[in-house]
Amino acid sequence: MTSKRVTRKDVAERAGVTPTIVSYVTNNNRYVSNEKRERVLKAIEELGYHPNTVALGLKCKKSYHIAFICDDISNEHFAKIVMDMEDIANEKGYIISFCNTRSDEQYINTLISRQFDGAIISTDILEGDLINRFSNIGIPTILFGNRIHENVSKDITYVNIDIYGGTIKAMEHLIELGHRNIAFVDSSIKEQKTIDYNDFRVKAYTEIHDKYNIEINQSYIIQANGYKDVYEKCHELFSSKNRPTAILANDDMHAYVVMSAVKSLNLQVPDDVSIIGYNDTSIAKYMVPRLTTVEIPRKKISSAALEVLIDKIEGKAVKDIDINTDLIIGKTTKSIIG
Amino acid sequence: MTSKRVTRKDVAERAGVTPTIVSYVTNNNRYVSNEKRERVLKAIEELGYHPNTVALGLKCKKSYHIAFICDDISNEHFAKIVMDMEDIANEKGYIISFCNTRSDEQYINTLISRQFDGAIISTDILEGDLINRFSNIGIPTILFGNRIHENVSKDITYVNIDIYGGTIKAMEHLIELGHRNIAFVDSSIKEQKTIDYNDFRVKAYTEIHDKYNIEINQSYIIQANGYKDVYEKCHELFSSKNRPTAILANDDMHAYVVMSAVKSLNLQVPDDVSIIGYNDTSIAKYMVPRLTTVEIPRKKISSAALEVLIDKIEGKAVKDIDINTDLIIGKTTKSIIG
DNA sequence: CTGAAAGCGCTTACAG
DNA sequence: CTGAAAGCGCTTACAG
Repeated sequence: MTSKRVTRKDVAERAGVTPTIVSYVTNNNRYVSNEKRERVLKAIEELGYHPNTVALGLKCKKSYHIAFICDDISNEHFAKIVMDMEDIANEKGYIISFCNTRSDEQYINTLISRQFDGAIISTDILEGDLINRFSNIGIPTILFGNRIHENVSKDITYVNIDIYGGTIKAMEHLIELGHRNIAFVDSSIKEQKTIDYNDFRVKAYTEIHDKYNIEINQSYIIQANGYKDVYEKCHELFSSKNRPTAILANDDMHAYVVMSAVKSLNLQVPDDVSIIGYNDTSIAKYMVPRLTTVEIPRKKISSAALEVLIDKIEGKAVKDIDINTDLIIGKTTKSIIG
Repeated sequence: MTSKRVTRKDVAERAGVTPTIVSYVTNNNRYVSNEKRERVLKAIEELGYHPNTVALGLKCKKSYHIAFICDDISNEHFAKIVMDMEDIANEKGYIISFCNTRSDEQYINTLISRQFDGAIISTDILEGDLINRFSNIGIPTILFGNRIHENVSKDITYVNIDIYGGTIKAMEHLIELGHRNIAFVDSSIKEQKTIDYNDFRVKAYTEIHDKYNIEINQSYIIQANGYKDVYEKCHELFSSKNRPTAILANDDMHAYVVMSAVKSLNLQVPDDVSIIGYNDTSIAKYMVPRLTTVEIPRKKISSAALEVLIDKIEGKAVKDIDINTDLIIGKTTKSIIG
């Protein structure tokens, strides 16, 4: 255990130059005689010198450190977004800290203290005023996700995923197949008693009902908290005689849980029930039958979010970005006409 | 956009005290007259002061920043470990940076430059000498995962997950059910041409074959790279007349992919093929039929890893930890006797 | 009880 | 071409 890290000064002594010269060499931004440069490089090698990024951060007021704040990454789609982001960040010399969302003033304060160069937020549970805390203090902030956030500062840049459009496509698909009794899974880690009309999926779901003059059956809207809850509520819903013929799940994994509940009642997918998921993750691809799902272009999201953020950090003008989604038609949706 | 962050000095001026007093108040570690304290607190509130953690880091040589380095979090088990760790870290005042493993000297150097207080590594692809780079320089390091790492420094503390024991249980279970033709999925992001005997699963697999005097059919060992590859190779394997009666997958999601391949051949699980996964993630719980799987106690891993790491950072003596695993017997394994 | 001062490890404008 | 010096925002031993 080395008790003391080797610093620029140690390198300078070893190489017989001033500390300034060492900086010039490591930063490679000033002329240094070849002979001195060699000596410095050699000393760095021998000593195992690693420039202190924290000191640099303090001096230059730049941490090359980004916060990624989100509610839940325990699904493949989100976890891969984290990995993608880290990849892009790394290429650009940034590091990403992963932060579980906490609706807690104190927590936001500790984050601000960390001197992040920027923040990427994807949340259903953080209120606008807490989100604004970052941008209010001058931290470039990107917001992405599948809902409308209220009272969000103009300083915040959106990377919008067109979940709304994707849901419209999904609903139109079901309507075309003759479905009129369409259930909807709204599973969230936040406690909610009422329908969240700020959720783009809900918005599209209700609009399509309006468009085709279908009355929404409130019992078809499953408000749940996690897989178990979804399973149980689906089990109940599909047990009733007045059961829906189709259902829109939260994401692929939820669709899978729905299918599990449906199967447990000896109903068939898609013969008895059509199911649609979101994200086109591996689970959708390998589901038997193959899941119909709203594809969210993951790579585009992560690169857009990160690139816009870094542009913003570098003071460039940036615009909100919209990312399209598509419906991948699999084998879990079927016509009930005729 | 505030151009300048408010510093301790700003607070001091506003409150009409010296900067030192401000520190005493924020750190609450020295006597300060009530009157001054009030003024400082008021100024902090009014100005929106956030102590600069980077400056503290430089001064105190403590970053409260931990690196978590791993190969792949795109499965629920691992993603949740990341979330769990972040939770525990947060409680203790630390922040976690998520780092994709890169076998690249340069990359490790940039990490070291970041002044992490500690590192948690879980990798199949990083070589011992690269892992050692952290501990060699005095950064407390924890290693966990499912393989034996060669040439790892004595300074590194292991949080061992007993994948070996879990695999033994899984294999014994299959043997009891009469299976002798047991396939094995070894899917990894690393390119491998040969069997990795440093993998605890491989070790248990081969040992059980030895114990029961079963010759290993090399064609039963599927070395693959990702889900698609596993699917295709399983499809091929189970198409052959000499197909195995049981298979041990990498994890639950791989088990799911295997099942998908099996179903595509109109074979039944568990009647024609028994399948075992690892982790007992949601996909296992909601699989129809319910997946038999090796349960890895996720919460224990994350809390053990983090607690041991923080103890180590604080200079306490720590020991390697072993974490037991269990076999959860579901409905995807069935006796073929009689 | 309070505060001036040193110092953490760097960068860089400025003067030679 | 090189280097002394100021300064980033903090903590804390030390002297009053």
